[in-house]
Parts: sequence; C-alpha cells; structure tokens
Amino acid sequence: MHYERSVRMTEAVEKLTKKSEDSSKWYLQLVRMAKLADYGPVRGTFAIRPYGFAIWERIQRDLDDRFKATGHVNAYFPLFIPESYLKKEAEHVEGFDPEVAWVTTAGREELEERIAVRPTSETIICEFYRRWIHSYRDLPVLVNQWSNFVRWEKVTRPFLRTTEVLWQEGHTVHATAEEAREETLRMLGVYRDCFAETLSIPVLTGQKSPSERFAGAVETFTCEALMGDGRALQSATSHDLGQNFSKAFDITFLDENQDRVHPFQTSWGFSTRAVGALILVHGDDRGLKIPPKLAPVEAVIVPIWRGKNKSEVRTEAQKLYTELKAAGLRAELDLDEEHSPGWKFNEHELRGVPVRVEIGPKDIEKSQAVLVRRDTGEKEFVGRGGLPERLTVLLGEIQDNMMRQATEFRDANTRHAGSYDEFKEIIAEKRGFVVAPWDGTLETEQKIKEDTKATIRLLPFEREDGTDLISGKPGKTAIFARAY
RNA sequence: CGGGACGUGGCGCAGUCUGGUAGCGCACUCGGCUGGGGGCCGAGUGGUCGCCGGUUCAAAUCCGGCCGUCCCGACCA
Repeated sequence: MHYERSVRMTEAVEKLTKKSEDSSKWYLQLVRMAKLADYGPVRGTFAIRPYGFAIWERIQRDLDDRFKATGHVNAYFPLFIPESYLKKEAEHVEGFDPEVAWVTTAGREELEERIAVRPTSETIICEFYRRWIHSYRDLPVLVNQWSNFVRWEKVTRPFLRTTEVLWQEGHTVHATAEEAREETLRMLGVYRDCFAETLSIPVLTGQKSPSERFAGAVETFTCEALMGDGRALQSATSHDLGQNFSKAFDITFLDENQDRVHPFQTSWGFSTRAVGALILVHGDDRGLKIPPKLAPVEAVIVPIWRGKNKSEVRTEAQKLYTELKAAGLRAELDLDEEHSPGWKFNEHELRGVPVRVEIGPKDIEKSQAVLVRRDTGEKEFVGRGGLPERLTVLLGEIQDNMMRQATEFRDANTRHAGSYDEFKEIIAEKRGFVVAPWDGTLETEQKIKEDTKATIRLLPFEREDGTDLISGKPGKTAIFARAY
C-alpha cells in the first residue's frame, strides 16, 4: 500500500502554524500538507485524497460492522428527489429549503418539475417504504445507506462543513413508538462507542433542544465532541421521527388487530465531518495524531543508513517490514533515498502515524530497533525477536492513552456556572462545555446565544433540578458551548 | 447574506502607494556528495500577475464591474 508523500511533489515545506496561535489556519494548512483533501473548483467542494479517504474507509468499515451487528442491512436510494416529495413534510421543507441544490434543466430541456439533489433522504426513502410496507410482518425495516448529500452552505471548511458530504444514513421503520425510540437510542450508542473505541474521541450524548432539532423529527439526539480550541462539534445525530413522515407520506400497515396504522420511523447519520473532529481533537503543533485503530499506517519503518552500509540496512529494514506484515500490522517501509531521516521523522509525524520504527547500523549491531510513539514522543529500544509483539501491545497503549488524554481535556474543560456572569466569563475566556440549569424556554436560549454565541449543545439524559441563571425560574441541566 | 482583508509559477510571499517589459524562498527535474530530528553544492523547468472592460505610447501597478478565498457576524450535519 502506498500513499502520496505528504510534502513531496507539489506542496511546499512550510512550517505548520502553531495550533494555539491560529487554530483555523493550522487546520487548513494541516489538511493540505498531510494530503487529506484539496479544494475543488466549486465553493465547498473538496477532493478527499488517498490518505484522507483511507481514514474514512476505516471509519466506514468500523461503523458498518456495528450496523450489521445490530441487524441492519445496506441499500441505496436515488440521488434525485422531486420537489413535490420534499414538500410533503412541512417542517422538513422549511428546514432544508435554503440549502437545497436544484436541477431545473436536463440537456437542453427545461424540466416540468424541479428536482432536488438530496439534502438528506427521508422523503425519497418514504416513497419506497410506502410501497414495501403493508403488514406488521414487514417490520421492523432496518436499512442503512452509504451515500453523499448536497447542502449549499455559505461558509465551508474541509470535512467540517462542505457542500457535498459523504455519510451514512440509517432509516428504520417500527410498529411502535417505544421500539422507534429504542432504536434511536441504540444507534446513538453505536456512534458513541465508535467515537470512543475507534476514534478515541469522548463524546457527550443527549437530547437536542427543540430549536436545534432535525427538521421533521419528534426528538433529536446528538453526539457532541469538544475540539482542542474549546469549541463543540456536533459529530453524529440520531432522530426519532415519530409518525411525522409516515403520515405525510401515507405509509401504513395492518397490525395484529387488523387496524391500519402509521408506523414509527427513525433516521441517524454520521459523516466525513468526523474526520474533521479527529484532526481537531488529536492534532498538535507537529501535525495529525491518528489513533492506531484508525491509522491507515500503524507503524512506519525508517531505515538509517550511511553510504557504506546502505544495502545492509536496507536488507534488514525489508526483513523487519516482512515480519511486521506477517504479524498482521499495517506497516509501511520508507526506502526513499531523497530525504534525510530527520525529514522523514517530521513527515510521518505530520501524517499522524502512531509509531515510527527506526533501524540503523547501531541497531543491527545490537539486534534491536527503536520505537518512537507519536502520542508522547517516547522512545524505546526493543530486541528484534519480540518486536511485532511489543508493537502490537504499544499500539493498544497508544489507542487507550489518546482516549484518556482527550477525556482529561474534555473533563478539564467542562465547567459548572453558578451565575450568569460566571457563565459569560467562562465562554469568553475559556470556552469548553458549560453546565448550567435551563428553564426550557426559547427566550433564555436565545438570550444566551445573543450574549455569548454559546448554544445548548445537548440536554443530558440525567438532568438535575436547578434555577435558570437568567430567568430565575426552575430549570434542569443543559450543556452549553460555542459550536463549529 | 452584511463588515473587513486578500487574489502574482505547485505552496508561501515581495513588487502596486510613485505605471516602463516579473522577482525571492521552498517544492519540482538532472548530476554529485550526504544520511540517528526538515543536509550541501552545481545546473535547470515552470507565471499572458483571478476574470472582463476602461485610461495610457506603455498596466501586476491607475479606474469600473464581476468572480473567488480567508477572518468576523447571521444560517446549518
């Protein structure tokens, strides 16, 4: 397997801006320098380059396995949706109307009805579900699709907010409200586990406030992650759609009692935005840091040779590479002769490779190799015999350590506000998550947003009683933050 | 969509104020020496200066319009 070099070919060896100095500039530079993505000619469009796509592929596989394990199957639905379909659910149209891309012409003919490029697939899928569902015996329908969608965004950033997005959208149908709610929460848990176990990102889960709810949903649940700059990122959502769509699209089935009733639906999505989260949560001044389970390359071997013993070192490095591959590790051997070892060290750190394996004349003499971990920079010398085993253990340690560090960061940046002044001070000076009681009204939610730019990220499942900091009325716990 | 900044080889920039025939660093190509934290020397390739129009003997430079990018707001996965 071979990915493009991060800096060779066309990119300049610029010094990466410090994350703490200008995190936005840092992010944009890193995306391009590490060859994750490149800008397209239409605003908000991006090519995801091989290395970036390899990360997405690993996320895809991980999620897909989890979906299959919870009984779901994959299918594919049309990209094009007639305008009339989109309009059937009132809230849904209103929510998406400002950002839908329309096809009005085909070849040289003007179309009779505008066709939407899907901004999400609820409506088109309902068309099929109406045809496919007749009896309670047809339920539940547990279908997922891997697809793209288009939303015409005003402000775009690679991975975080793009015009075209790759994602996965699950669309399920159930006989009862309870079952649909159960499914909604089950998939929220699947997302949470994927973030924690694979991306090493600790997310908070909970319910959205009504104003942040998905257009057309009864209830929206979310995974919120905290980025390195203290801002929150909505990283995946799961919606309980109730009967809103089944009524609008007239999906019905005969239940056990011979009654014709509308089923209950859910939808849930996880997009390439997660790659943005990965960069922002783990990245540092030296570049990316990819958790081993996600890393396209778990370990890169950098041979260190001098003119006289080049062939000997090369042979040893190749042998080592074969051993690592045989042990099932995703290893890469960097035999490039153009660059110095130091150059390669920097480059592989930029790309976030979890472990670097150095092998040079001194190591060959001592029958050892040097392991350097990306997350801590720690170096260790390991005898050649036990190398694959030690590496496997080390990768597990790195995976866990990255999760631990991210969790510590999140916890250290989650603060309780005792007064509105304190609330404002935290958001202005420290950012992060702020825990405070909310009286449940749109007024206080909006007031906070106007004053501080912070929004309710979620309402946790366990909420304590308290007093709203603004209105003084009784309230319950909400989590606030400035969001991406 | 409002406020601000910026568009010059692949990337980062200088030149614009004061018009005069485009330059630097890195990347890229070739050769040689190097190689344990972004090596060195030499020789090269590459740009109708975002687009359209205007002023002028002459425009990267002045004027007008448009497009795009980034930052700050409003809207969102």
